[in-house]
Amino acid sequence: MSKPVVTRFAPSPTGFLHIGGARTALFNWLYARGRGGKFLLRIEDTDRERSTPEATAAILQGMEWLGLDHDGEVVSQFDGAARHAEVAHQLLAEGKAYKCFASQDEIAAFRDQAKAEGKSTLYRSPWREADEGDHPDMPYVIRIKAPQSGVTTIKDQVQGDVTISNNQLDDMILLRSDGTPVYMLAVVVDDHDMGVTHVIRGDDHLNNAARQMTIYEAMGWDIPVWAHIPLIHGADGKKLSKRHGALGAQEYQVMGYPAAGMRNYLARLGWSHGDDEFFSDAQALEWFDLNGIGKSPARFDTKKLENLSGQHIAVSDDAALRQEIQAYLVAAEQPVLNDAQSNNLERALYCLKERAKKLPELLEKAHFVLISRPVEQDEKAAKALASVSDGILDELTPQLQNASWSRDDLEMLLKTFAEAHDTKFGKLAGPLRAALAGRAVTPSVFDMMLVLGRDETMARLTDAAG
RNA sequence: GGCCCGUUCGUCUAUCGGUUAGGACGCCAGGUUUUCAACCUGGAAAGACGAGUUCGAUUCUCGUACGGGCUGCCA
Repeated sequence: MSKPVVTRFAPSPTGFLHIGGARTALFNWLYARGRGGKFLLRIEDTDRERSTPEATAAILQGMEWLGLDHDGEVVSQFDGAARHAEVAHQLLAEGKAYKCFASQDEIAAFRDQAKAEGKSTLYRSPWREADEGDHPDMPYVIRIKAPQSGVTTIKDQVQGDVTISNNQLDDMILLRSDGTPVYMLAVVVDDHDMGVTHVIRGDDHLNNAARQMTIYEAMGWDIPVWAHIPLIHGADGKKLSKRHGALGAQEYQVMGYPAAGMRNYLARLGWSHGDDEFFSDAQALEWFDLNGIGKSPARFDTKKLENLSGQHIAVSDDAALRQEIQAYLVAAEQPVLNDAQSNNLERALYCLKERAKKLPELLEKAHFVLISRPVEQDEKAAKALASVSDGILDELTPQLQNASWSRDDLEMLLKTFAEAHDTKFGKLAGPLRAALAGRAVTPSVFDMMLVLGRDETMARLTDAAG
């Protein structure tokens, strides 16, 4: 029996949840949830300068929209500072770490010189082997004693075995001179304390893993399973970042993509399960595995997102879709639908959801059922309406009075009516569409009649003929 | 500079030494059609480059090029 899986998403709250972070969170969520494990959320807020509560809120909101629910409380890394320091001091006491009194200026000067001479900028502290008696009364940082020979191999589930010479490792700082812990220490302690078994994160951390392993080893802790996933690049192939066209997850909600479509697209970006492209959450949960993750960076492709988005809208449950549309309107800062509109919308969803790629598009096509008489014509509709004489609509309306209100019968009736007037239904469709919806882009005329009902249909036609 | 990672159609990807290199999105052509969407048929489109290993390389190894990452008292 293997240990239950525990994964975590650990964003730093320095901005919104961008699309790359969202995918990392998704992968962690899928991996844990797909095997009955736990998915934890930890905010890496040890950088007090750059962390903001607004960013934390934005990240939480983004995750909520994507439906990535986490187990337990949100952990603040900063809150664990005392524990992190405790570990640093334990290492110090065990001789696995040491006090370094080199000043930042001193180190910076060393680096500048090394760089100028084209030499390694790896800083070797002279205090590593210093005698305690020689310690000055000055502020110091605590550095770990990293191994200086041999190699460290990161057994990565995505990248394979990555071996790094230990002489590339520096004695990284554990505790700053003000006594606060540094990220590299904090992640390791937190991941260990939280029982994280699988670390799935961006491959910008791949090299860090080697450094972090020295802490695991010094503490005698089990090393988690590593999975460093490639970053997402922008459409131009450049790294996607907050400064480079990366949008927050929430912006995609505002644009009207359904969360399910977003999850599907993001899951498929950098991960594959054979040729499966369009799948449900249940399938993703069942299929997701580390060995399906690709090693090269992927680019974000809006067209494909739209396609998947449309497919998900099409198969959405009506009631759920109705809810999601309201949530979308809130996110987009638009007025939500009142109960009557929302009810009508749900009744019309059957003929709406297969023709929209995004929620606003669906709403636009739902216009006919959201408005009440008199129907205002937009420019194109007005034109279509003008192309037919009022007489025809006047003539049609009475025939609807006793018509059987089913799709087939209405279709029959209108085709026959068109023929009787020496025209084709196609000629009639435009004006009818305009009369019923006031728009040129709508669901089928028959579906609109069905959804609107006989009375409303006749009233709108009469208005238009009027 | 040093170290690490990556490279299959425009894009996302399949392939785990032997395939006419498959699928999807997008694109082009045609069809259907009641607008939009959808749908049907067909088409163009890829193994970065160079060596090596092998009977045989997209697949394994090395080199080059290009891209990315790390190299902080940031995360």
